[in-house]
Amino acid sequence: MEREKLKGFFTTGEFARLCNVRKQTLFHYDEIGLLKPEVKLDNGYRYYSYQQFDVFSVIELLKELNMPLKEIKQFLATKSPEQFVTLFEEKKRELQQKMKHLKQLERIVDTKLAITKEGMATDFTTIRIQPEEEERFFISADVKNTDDKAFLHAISDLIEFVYNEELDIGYPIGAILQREEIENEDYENYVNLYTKIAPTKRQVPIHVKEKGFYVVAYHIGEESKKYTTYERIQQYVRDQQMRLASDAYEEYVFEETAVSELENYVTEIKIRVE
Amino acid sequence: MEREKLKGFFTTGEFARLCNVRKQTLFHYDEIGLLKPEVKLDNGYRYYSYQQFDVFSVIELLKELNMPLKEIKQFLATKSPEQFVTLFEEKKRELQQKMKHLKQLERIVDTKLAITKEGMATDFTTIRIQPEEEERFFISADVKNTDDKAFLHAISDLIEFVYNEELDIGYPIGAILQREEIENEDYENYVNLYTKIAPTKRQVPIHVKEKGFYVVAYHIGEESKKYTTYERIQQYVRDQQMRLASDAYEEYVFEETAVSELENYVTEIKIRVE
DNA sequence: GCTAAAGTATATGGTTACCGTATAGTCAAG
DNA sequence: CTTGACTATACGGTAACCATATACTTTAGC
Repeated sequence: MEREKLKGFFTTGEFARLCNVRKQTLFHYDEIGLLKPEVKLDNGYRYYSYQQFDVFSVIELLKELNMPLKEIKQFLATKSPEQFVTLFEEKKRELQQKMKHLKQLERIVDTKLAITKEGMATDFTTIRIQPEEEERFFISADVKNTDDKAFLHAISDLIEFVYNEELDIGYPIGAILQREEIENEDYENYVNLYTKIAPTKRQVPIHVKEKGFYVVAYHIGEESKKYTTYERIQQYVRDQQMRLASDAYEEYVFEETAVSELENYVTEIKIRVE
Repeated sequence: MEREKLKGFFTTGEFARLCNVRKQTLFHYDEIGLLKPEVKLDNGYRYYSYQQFDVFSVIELLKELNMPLKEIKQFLATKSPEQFVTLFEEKKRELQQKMKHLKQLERIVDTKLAITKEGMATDFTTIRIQPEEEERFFISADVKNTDDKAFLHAISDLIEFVYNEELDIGYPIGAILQREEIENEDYENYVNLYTKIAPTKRQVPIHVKEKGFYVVAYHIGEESKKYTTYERIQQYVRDQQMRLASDAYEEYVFEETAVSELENYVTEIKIRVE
């Protein structure tokens, strides 16, 4: 094709700038046969028409809708209006699904931010007493006195349910230890795992954490030495002339592990006092 | 570590199922040091605690927020509450941006669907006359009698503006050919390029396509033979005892190129008649 | 008309976040 | 004590490019 006919064509660089991609990308599309320049001269130079921008933007659209280039090529090569409608209606559903998902992620981010900001004002080394509102926790099956297998199963069920029903709000998984177990000094024999979930119409097992004053302490480091923290709590409560009045709520404080060793997990322990 | 201590740990397979990923992924995270199992036995077996699920879900979250694993690792290794808040507030903005973007994509999909569905009821081989409502087009600079460079520049500006202002609704780029040029038989000398955009408060150059009856024809194939279609239109209009009463609106009908050769572009041509 | 800067081409290797498959060791149930 | 289900490592492959090197073309200024 002679030079004359090149009026009104974009070079690869120009077209790339127009499409907001690198030249490389257009080379790539040419190579895999996804979008070939309308004109290719003997010297190898590529020339694109402005109409090809519309084609490019459809490719971009489908790419953003998570369609692999191979499939886009396949689709463009064999497309019919019917297929087009089928595909785009499917993609529209996916889009709506994705937006819903992003909203959920936003909610999770909000939760994490709120927890962290609260944590920033917190001293993990000292024990304190603070008022708490009533909270409703989504709980696992009863795991008291069960074996490991049942324990893991209960956690799995909890996590799976929250995942399947898309109820995750980014709240950590906590564990409930009954008051009698604290008295028995059996700090591993939880009765339930719990977390907070998004509002749902579904009937779910709920545990109500009562409104009241709570003693709050943090256990840092090895799980096996958790008893030391419980002993400190009990000492502290006695010193305050109070007594433990509820189960213990343990939450793994992810956001605050300033030191990034696995050994330095921080667990928050809360128990209502009277 | 002895077998005894493995109570309450998940194997790689179990943990992978819990996290809805493949074992491979966990191997990978271990390898790059992103998420190491809490316990690794001499036989190489990995064991994860349920608390690690919370870590995993933060990794997943950041991954879904387009953070590379390297950066996630970096972040987890050095994180402080302040950094955490900074990052997550940034990510929240990104999320909102992304949701806005998805809404725009949805709008584009809607446009494409509407155009295609309309096209499905259309016979491209015959010329017809149909009523049309008033339409307001966003137009490029005047390109009449300009050289190629100015023409391409005008298109680029149009596309760039629509891109930068996020006004794209998936409507193709059309071209306006003045009536006198049709009479001059100069079918390439457009006066403006145009497209439809989302509503905006910005002051933009607009061309109003009048309400009225329009002759509609389709040119299939080589651009250079477009004159044949214009001749058919003029013949048809004469046969109907009418005359051309507006500029011509040309739109590239991407969705209908059933045959996928570059040579088989379809262009819709619309002109008002009286 | 000529040179230099800017643009075009191909080729090759690298990247990310895994997936697939092969091979081999390990564990748990009957 | 076997068998099936698991675990491990290792190596190659994938998508959709990006980076870089090298070489050729075009174009703008003098």
